Amino acid sequence: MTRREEIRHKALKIMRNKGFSGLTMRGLAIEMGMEAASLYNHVHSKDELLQSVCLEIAAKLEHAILEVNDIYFSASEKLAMAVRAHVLVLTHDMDASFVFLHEWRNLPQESKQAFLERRKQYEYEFRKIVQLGIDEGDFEDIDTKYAVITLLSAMNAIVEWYNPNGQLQPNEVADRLYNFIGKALVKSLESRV
Amino acid sequence: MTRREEIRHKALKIMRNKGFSGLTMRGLAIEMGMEAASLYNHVHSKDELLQSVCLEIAAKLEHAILEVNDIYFSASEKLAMAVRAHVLVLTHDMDASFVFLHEWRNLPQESKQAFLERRKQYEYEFRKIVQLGIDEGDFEDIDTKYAVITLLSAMNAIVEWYNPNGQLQPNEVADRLYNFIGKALVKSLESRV
DNA sequence: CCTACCGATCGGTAGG
DNA sequence: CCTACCGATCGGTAGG
Repeated sequence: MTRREEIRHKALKIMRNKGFSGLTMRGLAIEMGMEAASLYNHVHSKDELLQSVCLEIAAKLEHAILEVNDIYFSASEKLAMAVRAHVLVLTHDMDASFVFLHEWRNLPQESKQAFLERRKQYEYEFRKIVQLGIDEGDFEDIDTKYAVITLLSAMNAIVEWYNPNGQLQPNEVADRLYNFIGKALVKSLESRV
Repeated sequence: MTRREEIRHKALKIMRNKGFSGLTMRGLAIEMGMEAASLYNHVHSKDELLQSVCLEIAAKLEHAILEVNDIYFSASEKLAMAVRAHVLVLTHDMDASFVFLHEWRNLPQESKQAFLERRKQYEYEFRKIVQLGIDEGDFEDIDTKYAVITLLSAMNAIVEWYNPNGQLQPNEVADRLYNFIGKALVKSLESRV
């Protein structure tokens, strides 16, 4: 682990526990065993620490959903794989994911705008899947916007309870979530035309 | 509206937009058209502003779920009414609900501990409903803890998108959400024993 | 409700 | 990586 990675790692732990405003360069320096001023040899600013984390996770999620939407054809297959990809990204680095989901509001103005635009795009990719399922007659005919926000919120909740050191594997979490979410979206047999 | 209520109202708007750390007594004073020092004639401290909001919403939610669990008998009826009550509380004051859901982490240590304990109790009331549904054979046999967190996250997402001034009434939001969540939890006809 | 102010802490820089 | 330090801002108080 490079010095910069060490700093990032400790900064994430602090942000997860105390929020972005609870992260101070002096507090971070103590964790690193150095003076606050010395941090600036590895990091440009406090903002940059948050920014890099948010951008990294966003990029991973975008890459995953685009790939899913490119490879698979049926809506239910796309949905299953999109849920899996989302869960795998979040579970891969719980601290980073937690900060990504909770602290993006503290991004500086311009970055925040860009972030929201990218999130909107990500949601749109999910909406395309849901709309496809509706068009094909496999999914319930619901409002795609609110369905996707609800669906993403349910998925994102894993950063509140998932323990990467526990028995449950990320793949199993994905299966459970798809099972749960799928039932809400996918039409049951007797209701199909 | 009393002066204190005005302050609370403006403080909530600021906290919603800029978070608890983005709320400064000086910024709040400007919104109120007074000096920062004058705020202390109506409010004990910045912490107290956050604390009172979190306690109020928590009390409303607790009261609602206890009533629901007291009155109704079947699990699906309890669940429907619990979802409705939760949605009605959140939609009644969107700013307060938003702050309640996002900024409780900024509560001072002791209050935060107490808050988490109450939230755990609230989740437990929901778990009882889900467990009852499972025992009665109406609900899918799933892990109640994760199901409830997922369910609550899906409901809480309404503070992200619901517009109280729009066409959609709180009752309709509740119906939609129960419809969505119910499908995930309640066994479909063909799978019942 | 205001003037005047305090002690503390913040992110960050200069210079070595 | 450290010493020394700056300007800004914070929550809050005294006294009227």
